[in-house]
Order: sequence, then structure tokens, then C-alpha cells
Amino acid sequence: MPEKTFERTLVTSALPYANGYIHLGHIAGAYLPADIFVRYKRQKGEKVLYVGGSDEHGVPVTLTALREGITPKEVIDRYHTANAEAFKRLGISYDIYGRTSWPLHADTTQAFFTRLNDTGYIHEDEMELWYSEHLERFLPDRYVSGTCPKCGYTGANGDECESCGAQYSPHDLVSPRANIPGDDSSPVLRKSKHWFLDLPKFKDRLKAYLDSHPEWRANVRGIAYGWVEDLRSRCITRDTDWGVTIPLDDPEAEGKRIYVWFDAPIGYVTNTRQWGLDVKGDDAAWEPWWKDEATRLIHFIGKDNVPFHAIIFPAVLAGQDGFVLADNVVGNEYLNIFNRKTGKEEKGSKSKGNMISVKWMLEHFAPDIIRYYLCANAPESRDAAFDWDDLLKRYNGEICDVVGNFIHRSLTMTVKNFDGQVPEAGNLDEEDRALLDYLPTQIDAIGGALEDFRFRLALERVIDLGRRANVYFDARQPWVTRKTDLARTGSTLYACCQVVHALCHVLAPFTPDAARTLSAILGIHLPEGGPDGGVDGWNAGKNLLSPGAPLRKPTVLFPKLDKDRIAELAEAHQRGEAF
RNA sequence: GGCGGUGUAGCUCAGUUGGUUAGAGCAGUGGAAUCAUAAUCCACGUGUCCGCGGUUCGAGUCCGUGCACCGCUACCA
Repeated sequence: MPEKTFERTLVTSALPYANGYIHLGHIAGAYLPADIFVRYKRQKGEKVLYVGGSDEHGVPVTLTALREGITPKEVIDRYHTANAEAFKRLGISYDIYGRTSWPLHADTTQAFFTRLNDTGYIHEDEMELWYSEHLERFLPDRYVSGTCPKCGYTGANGDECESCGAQYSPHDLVSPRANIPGDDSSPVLRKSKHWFLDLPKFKDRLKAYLDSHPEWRANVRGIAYGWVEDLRSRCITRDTDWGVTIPLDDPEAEGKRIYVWFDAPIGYVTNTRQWGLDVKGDDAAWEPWWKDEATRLIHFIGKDNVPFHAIIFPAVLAGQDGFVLADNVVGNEYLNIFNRKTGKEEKGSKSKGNMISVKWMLEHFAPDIIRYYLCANAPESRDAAFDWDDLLKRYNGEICDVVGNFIHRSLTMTVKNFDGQVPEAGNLDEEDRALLDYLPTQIDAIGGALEDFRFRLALERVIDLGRRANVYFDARQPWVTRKTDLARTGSTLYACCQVVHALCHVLAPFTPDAARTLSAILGIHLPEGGPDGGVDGWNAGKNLLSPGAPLRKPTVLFPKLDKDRIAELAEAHQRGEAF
């Protein structure tokens, strides 16, 4: 199969649900990897657009509003604003961060729905659902609890028992109770008409689609293949008043809305449309990003999201007119939390109080620190755990001591001994050349890992570059030759400056603040890139600084973390103050 | 129960299409160095590659099977 060539890359990160604050698990899974990838692509000068936004519909938002005595709109405004701010401060560099509550989104969603309906991919059916006569509203299964018909567990959900794992029809649940704010009445089953997406009709196309992507991660492929073998029609409407209205003339459609999971991924399209209007002033600017075969669409998600991005949304897109399907769905595992008291990893949960919000983290750490640790410890192929000691050890021991210190010792010595300029290369011997030859090789190795979505490995290779450079520095002993052979010292530091220059480029996707500071010290320009592309500022890292180029006095790029301070924060975290 | 992922050194991980004595970092021990953010460098590894069985001249890698952990199981978003 010939390698497909693409002209532009459209990257999405899962839309976080605007019913809570984003936490570190979200970042490590769906946002930071996407941002690193996007920054890398931009730096290469490729055309890349990064789209995200808040997912703002669905019943849980209405229940939060009910609980707090405010409107759903107030709920989503609060979380949308806070999350957009957290992303921005962390340097998650969206080209647009949209909202599914935008009127434009109703238009996109309805167009998708109508097209599927007109082409026979949507059918009606009647369902029996729990209904609270007390609140005069339908209740999703998760908001009805009762006694499990199999094991007698009293905290069972409407259709599933958490205790024994049994699944059953709502009819079988014993003593059902509503489980939402202000209502613990006994719900009754009531019939309601709904609309279903006919997934089985897409089976062959989905199968062929999955077959054409053997390069996807094992976890994503495994989950997707599990689904495609057993596709069922899926209900895409709900009994609620909070969501996109159903574009049908049926009176039964009133009081119902399109299911949040149907409209959320469509938000990627809406937000691309809005980006075109805002940035290009062109209501057709979005189309190439979704309809040109030469567009490479990539979704970054957590593993819980795989069925929606590898099966359901591709089906929805396949049912449209000429939309591209994702070329890759990058699904991460989960970031757990290491509990220092018990010595065990546990799932982050609000009730345990062990979550760490991005907002709290940013109050205590520079974005580069958070980005470094979450990438170095990303849950790419298995669950990982956030651990304070590990954060301290890895950030201090790797990026500070190995990379940061190499940069600092090189630049300090150069500035002091060579009048603030890159020294003359002089007579380079085999050892110098070996180091200089290694640079483009390693830059390619880092870029290759990024192209393969292996962000941990890519970052490790950055650190390896620092390690290799420290070995060189120690072997050449410029602090000794300085007193005996200034030309030799110049050659050594010339080579070291080239390493620093390469590091500046390869650090940029991971730790953009440090890279920016370093580029100013080196007097170089790291191109921003963007949707229109630009010059290749990634491979420019392979170029060499010219002798005589001025250098500014270096500053510490990665200040070390204080052990006692980390211990204090870990304590605060343990007390549940980190969310 | 069904399905999927993961399992390599004390810890975190890398191991391309099967190919010599299975690697790196961290931690530990000893040493060197003093340019640098007390940062660096060198030396030191008897690992049931989770177990069992199979294919093969050859298996960490492929196949089967069992175990452990994690997740999903369609109305959680």
C-alpha cells in the first residue's frame, strides 16, 4: 500500500464535559499529547489546525443546575470559562476552543441528523424508560437505583449492578428509587418514542475502515473490533430539554433533544466552522479541513472514548457527504493517583478527594514542569500513576540535572570565555564530529517518535541527547583546556553550543516556555506555524549556529523543585485540597 | 460471564520483520572531576523476559492455554 500523503492535519482533543473542572488525568490523556503533536507539526511548517471545546449538553448539567438552584447555562458558563482558562495557562494551544451551546452547533448537528435521516440511517422505536412523576421528568438509568435482582445489592443502578456486574432490563430492578437532587420517589416505567442510529448498516464500511488502519494502537483497535462485530442500533435522542432540538416535524420530538454523545463529536465540525468565520471571515473555510481527502484527521482521546471516535462518529461521518474519517484515533489509558499513605495506586475520584485539578496545579507549578512530568509519565500503553516523589525525582533528575544543567554549563562557559559569542569551530577532531553528526540523527529519532504518537519515548530521547552531551563535555574537559589551549576549548564549546541549539528546537513542543526563553538567549527565531503552514523550524534544529553569533547571558531554564515544598503540596493533596 | 489491553532488573521503561552472552535510566556501592542549577562523568547486573505447552535450527518476539492487574460491556459523560 503506497504511503498516503496529506496536505494538512486536523487535530481534535475530546471535548471535556462542562460539568466539572478538568484534572491532570484529562491532560495526560487527551490534551497534552495532542498539544505536543500539534506544536511539533506547526514547527515543521505543516498546515495544522487544532480544535477543541466544551461539551455542554446532557442531563448531568441539568442536575447540577437543579442541585445548585441555578440555570444550566450558568453551570456551563462556569466550567467552560474555567476550563478554557486552565488550558490556556497550561499552553494547550487550540486554534479554537468552542462550545456546543453555540447556535451554530445546533445547525451543524441538525444538518448531520437530517442527512442521516434522509438517507435511511435513522429509525424510530419506542422505549420503556424510568419516569419520575414527582418531577415530571424521565430519568436515565444511572439516576435510578434499587436492589439488584441477582445479588440483592441495594445500590444497584437502573440497568446494571456495580456489585456483581449483572445487567438486566429495567423491569427487573427491585424497589427502584429516583437518585437525583430533590427526588427519591419511586419512578415508574413509561413509554417514549426515540430515534436510533442504524449502526449495523455501517458494518462493512466500518470493518474495512478498521482493516485499513493496522497502525492504530492496540488498545484502540481491540476495543473498536470488539464493537464492530456486534453493532446495534443506538438511541441518539433523550427525554430532556437541555440539548439540540430534533429537526423533525413530529410532535413527539418536542420535549426531546439529541443525545449529547451524538452532538459532542460533531462539535469538532462546528468549532472548525466557527474558526473559519472568526479567523478567515469565510463561511466555507472549514470545508477543506473536513472534506478534502488530503486532510489527515486525528482524534486524541481517553480510552473510555474509543467507541465514539473509532465507531460511532466515523459512522456518522460516513453517512454525510464527502467527510474524511479519522486517520488515527490516539487513545490513552488512565492516569491514576499514587496514594502515599497506602502505597497503592488508585483511580482518581471526587468522592475519594484525591483528584488534582489543573487549576490547583497551575497555582503551584510552572506549565513546563507539569507538561514535563505528565508527558514523561503519560499512560500511553498502560495505566500510569501521578506520584509526588516521582514528579520530584524525574523533573529534577532528568530535565533539570541532565538537560538544563548541560545547557547552563555550556552557555555560561562560552559567554565567560568567548566574549558572549559562539566560538570558532577550529580543528574539529573525530570526537567533535561524532557529536555533531549525532545531532541530526537524534532530532530525526525524536521526530519519528512524535510521528508515531510515542510521546514518552520522544521525550526520553530528548533527555538522552542531554546525557550524550554531558559525556562529551566531561571527556573534553573545557575547564582544563581553557588554561592551556583556548582554541581547543573553543572547538569544544562550539560543539556544545550546537547541542544547545538542537535542544532548543526539540524542547519546544514539550516545554514551550523554556524553549522560548532559550531561543532568546541564542538569538534565534522559533517559527509559530499554524493552519496556513510556514517554514520548517524543526529541521532547522539541524542547522549550525555561526561562529561569532552573539549569545545572551543564560538564565536557569528549569529551576529545581524543592523537596520540602513538594512534601507540603503532597500533604495538601492528601487532605483533598488539590481539587 | 463476554470482550479488549497490559505483564521484561528493587522502581520506571526500551526491545524493529523471530537471530550471538536481553538493554537504558533511576535507586544502591565504589571512584573521578570541580565548568555548571550540589548539577556531571566512570566502574559494578546470577533478570524463571508472568506460568505451562507448541511451532522453529533458533522464541522476550509467533501460536495455544492458564494466571494476575486494568478497562469496556452499548442509558456515565
